[in-house]
Amino acid sequence: MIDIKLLRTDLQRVAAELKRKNFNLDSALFLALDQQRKDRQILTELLQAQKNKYAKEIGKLIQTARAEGTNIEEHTAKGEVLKKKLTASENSMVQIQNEMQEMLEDIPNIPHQTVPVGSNEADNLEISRYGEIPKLSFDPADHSDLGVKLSGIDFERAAKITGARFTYLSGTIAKLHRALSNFMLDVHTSEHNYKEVYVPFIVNRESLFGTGQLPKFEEDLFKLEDSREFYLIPTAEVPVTNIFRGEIIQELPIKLVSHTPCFRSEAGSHGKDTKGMIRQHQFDKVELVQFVEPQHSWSALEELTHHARSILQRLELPHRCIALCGGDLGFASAKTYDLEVWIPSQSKYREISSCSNFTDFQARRMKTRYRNLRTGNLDLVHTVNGSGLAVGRTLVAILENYQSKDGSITIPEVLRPLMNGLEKIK
RNA sequence: GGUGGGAUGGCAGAGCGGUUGAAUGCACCGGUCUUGAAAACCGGCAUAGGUUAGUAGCCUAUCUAGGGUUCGAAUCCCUAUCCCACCGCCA
Repeated sequence: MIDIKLLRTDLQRVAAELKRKNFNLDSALFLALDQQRKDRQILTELLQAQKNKYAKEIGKLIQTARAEGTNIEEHTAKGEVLKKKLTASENSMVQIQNEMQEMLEDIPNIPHQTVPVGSNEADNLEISRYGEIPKLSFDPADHSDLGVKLSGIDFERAAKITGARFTYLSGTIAKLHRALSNFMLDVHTSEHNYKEVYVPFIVNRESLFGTGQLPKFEEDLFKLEDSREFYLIPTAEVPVTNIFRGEIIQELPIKLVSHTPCFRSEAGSHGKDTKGMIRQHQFDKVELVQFVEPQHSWSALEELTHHARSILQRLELPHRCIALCGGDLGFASAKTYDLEVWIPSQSKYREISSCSNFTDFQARRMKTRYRNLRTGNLDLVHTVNGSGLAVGRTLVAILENYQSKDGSITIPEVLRPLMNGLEKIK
């Protein structure tokens, strides 16, 4: 949620900045609603003040009336009339406040000045590249063919067990998958100073509201058949960020890392990436989350992106970093870097991590604050997060980039200690 | 699943129909004292919204959340959520 004060003081500027995100702010509607809100609030508070004053006065009158045994009805009757007027006024105020709240909840975060201008994916800006694209003497096989041949990936069985867009891994490939998440966790905890957390994979509505998935993006989520409105997490960002919902953090920064499965309905992506394990309903991800003071969130984004990249570097996977343009930016993000890894079978870079600064957008929805020692105020924290990395796609990248002509896979050096020294999967 | 007990400011913890936005302690901030520090003492210290030129004053809301009773609710009643204890069941 953006700050409503910003809309009140600088409506035209905010509207212009949101345009860069392809969002049309209905300024006229906002002004009209806010004026109505103001009128109704002033009236309501006036009536409340009257009621409070009257209740105080009448208390004494009633007490003396009772002591003297006289009638108290003339006193209470006036209170009743006041109360009726007040209730009506309160209702109309609450109604308009709810309308404004709904409007506010649907407004995306304001993009940072450094976000490239553009309306879609094509306008994203490449920031840097790393690694040589491997020149193979043969046509690279795709990861699903490789995995199936090695008897380590079986999509048919996954489809039998559940359905499309699920994966069944076995043997060395399953172990490699586990080694990857362990490797990532180890690097981030022991070298980048993140604290490992294990969190629920089912969350409630409030948590999804806090990070911005709800109410706007319900169709992307798997919802449980349960009166408590539970959902499977689409990313660890949701449970991890919400650890501090409604809390006042004593000491910043806080850096957390968590390995979780992620569940996405992939509604609206029919026909996209139907082969292989690029786009699944369930995948593992190691997520980095930072809670920082506002003045540090931009450097935190650079740092966190660097932490995610270091995994790709250690695995020696060719990749690039791009800055998403305004039109491609997520709802809650003020700026996002995507890390894309080279996928030989597609001759393309594909997203493997997304690192964003949400500024105070999520913190405002979550009411996560800290004590600003300079001003003495309670201020909203900033949240920054990113994948470090998507485990399933990392497995894909390794299978494809480390393949040999005979279909065997060389295991990256850094993973061998986690694979009992194994060098090659045949 | 059953039965009890809870949820109050940054934290701990009083209050249990009107004078309580809320005692007290801790923490924090300012001051006195001191060569300096500690201790002691004095003072300050909730959040959000409205009004306003105003971080001044005034007004409103907020004691887990939502309903209700009452002229008046932190305080009484109902519901939900979470926590704690004991019993039953169980990875």
